[in-house]
Amino acid sequence: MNERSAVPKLADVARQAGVSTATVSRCLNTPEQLTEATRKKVLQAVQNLGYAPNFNAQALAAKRTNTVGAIIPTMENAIFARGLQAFQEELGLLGMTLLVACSSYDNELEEQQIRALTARGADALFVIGHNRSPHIYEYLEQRGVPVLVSWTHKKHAKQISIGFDNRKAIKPLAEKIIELGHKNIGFISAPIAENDRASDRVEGVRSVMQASGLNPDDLKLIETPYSIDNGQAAFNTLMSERTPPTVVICGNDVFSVGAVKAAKARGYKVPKDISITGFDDIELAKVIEPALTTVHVPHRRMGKLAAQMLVDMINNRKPQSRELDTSVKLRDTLGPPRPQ
Amino acid sequence: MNERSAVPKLADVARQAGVSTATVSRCLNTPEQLTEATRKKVLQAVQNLGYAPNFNAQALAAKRTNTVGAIIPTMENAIFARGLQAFQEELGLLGMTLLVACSSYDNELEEQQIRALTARGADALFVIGHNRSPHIYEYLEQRGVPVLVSWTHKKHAKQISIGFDNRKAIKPLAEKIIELGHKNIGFISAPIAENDRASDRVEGVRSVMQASGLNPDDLKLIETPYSIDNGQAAFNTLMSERTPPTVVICGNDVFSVGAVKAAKARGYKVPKDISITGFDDIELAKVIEPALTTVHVPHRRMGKLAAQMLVDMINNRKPQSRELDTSVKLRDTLGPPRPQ
DNA sequence: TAAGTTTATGCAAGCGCTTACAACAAGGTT
DNA sequence: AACCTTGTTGTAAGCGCTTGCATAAACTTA
Repeated sequence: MNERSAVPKLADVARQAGVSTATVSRCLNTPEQLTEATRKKVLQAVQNLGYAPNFNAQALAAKRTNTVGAIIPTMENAIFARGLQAFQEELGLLGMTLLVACSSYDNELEEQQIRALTARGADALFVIGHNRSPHIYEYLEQRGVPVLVSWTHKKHAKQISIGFDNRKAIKPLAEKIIELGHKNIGFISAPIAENDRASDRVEGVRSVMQASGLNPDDLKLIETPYSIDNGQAAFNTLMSERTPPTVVICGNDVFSVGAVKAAKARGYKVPKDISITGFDDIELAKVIEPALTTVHVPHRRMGKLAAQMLVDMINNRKPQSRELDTSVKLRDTLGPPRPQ
Repeated sequence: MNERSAVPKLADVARQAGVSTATVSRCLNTPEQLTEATRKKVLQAVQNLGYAPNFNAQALAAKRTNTVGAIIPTMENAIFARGLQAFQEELGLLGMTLLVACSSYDNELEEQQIRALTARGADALFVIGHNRSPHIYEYLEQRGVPVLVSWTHKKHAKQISIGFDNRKAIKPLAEKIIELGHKNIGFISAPIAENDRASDRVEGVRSVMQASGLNPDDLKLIETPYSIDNGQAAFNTLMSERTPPTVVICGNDVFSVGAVKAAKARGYKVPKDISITGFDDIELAKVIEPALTTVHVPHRRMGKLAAQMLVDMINNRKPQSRELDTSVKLRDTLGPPRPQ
């Protein structure tokens, strides 16, 4: 081991192997260009010195990082984690690495992080939802960084996306609910303003109400940030109204878990006294009691496909946007309304 | 907007502001060194051009990235997510950004990722558990990258750590269990081989058995990877033995959720027919029914303190290792053994 | 065997930034 | 008036790598 404890660099390897730095670089990046003999020499030297290339220097010189950035709203949520894990695994297979940032559902923060990620040289970006100001897309376009929008799919959007149509996804569930005779409907949603997934789900329900002769304005909507506790609180608010709903549709399973908990605490039987539904079908949905009726979303599949599409985009192929199918999982929290 | 759509660089800003690149650099990094007037000029130019520094170039030149790397076993687990979120928030406050990688409980993969993260110039590393081969620590030491070990605390370990003593943490729970009269004990653990948190928890229980006159070898131990389903399966295996345990201690709450589910499926009343305990106190613990008796761990606090310690370490201060307190949460899944 | 073709390697110019050092200006001292 | 501070800005040398181009060596081919 060298006395001067500095970390070995390309030049050190070159010196030890008796070749030029260019050769070492080639040996690491395009080994097929070298003679068997020199390749061996170089590899040997790399081994001896424990050399590892400096990523930043590499990125600077090559203008490519083999890195994609992802920005998700939060890690404290099984759904994003699950999709992202699949995304990462597939990326790994394709020789890319992933950089993750969390925006905490804050559009401004998200913008900062988009800038940070591109400044780091991300070759492409993976984001959740369409909803962000247009100048960000311009910024990315100018810099030549492709973006893939996920978790949602809008046919006529300009950005390439992979996901599902949130509005469409919730409709069969809403239809089933109304078919069962529910007329007084509550909805617990994440804050809608900057979240197209949330607003689409609400609209999906409203459009079904409309189509079924109910007044969509009668939907009892509560918006509250993502958490079990907030789901619980929102449920209690809903049930404290003069004419409480007979079914509470939750914009995601996390709320449902809180709602079910609150229902039990109030001594209601689910679904006899009150029906509750979710969205996402996280692992938890099957664990709680009664098992949650919810909308299943193929998160892992979405993550995997996203990785493939993103790599295509990096290589200047323009993949088609893809819509994934969702399905309603009828389990035990939905029943007919309690007869008055 | 410039015709040549290239992204603006430092030199462009310098030209537009009529100063040298050095001045621009200073304006961005040490603005107090500049005159009010020049600072304004530069800032104006930055604004006009929409300039953002190239991170890789910065890192290369400054040999500092203001980035810390974290390697966690998995994202698909609320616990790590929660601790990490707090870690990240605090880091942000301290002007650092976080790079996360997941090792999937694979030591070899973890090593690769440690190399990748240092190659990217991480100023420091945050890892889970002590258990890794010594040459990694040497590697990091040689490169001058400080490491903080978390989720565990060993008094005499060489590495600085923040966490709790897993062995100690589970003891009061084990004592309580034995005090209630349990003699036939089952334990569902994550694979122990490369996981000191898991093995410490098992040992904690064994030492209490020893001290209470039980034979620690009688502990019915099942090792299985982290998941609700595996918890369920392990529970079933345990209960299919000739003399099934009267209590199943789970190495973490995720297993417990599976175990409780399996117990119900078998028609057992918890805790009347079988007691089940967890570890971690994730949000879920209070949601399932009956509410889980478990060991509470201050994840968020740990994450926050970790960030502060790590920044200290980057600035060449050597913080003390810290041990955090855990507490047993007696809820509803633990009771006396069913009289024979 | 000479000329032409095809590799395999080396040379050296960057990539976009930071920072030691030098240069200069302005104000304070004696 | 000559000298020294102190403070502000510029000059230019890297940081560790990649890659276009030039060169040399090894093969073809007629």
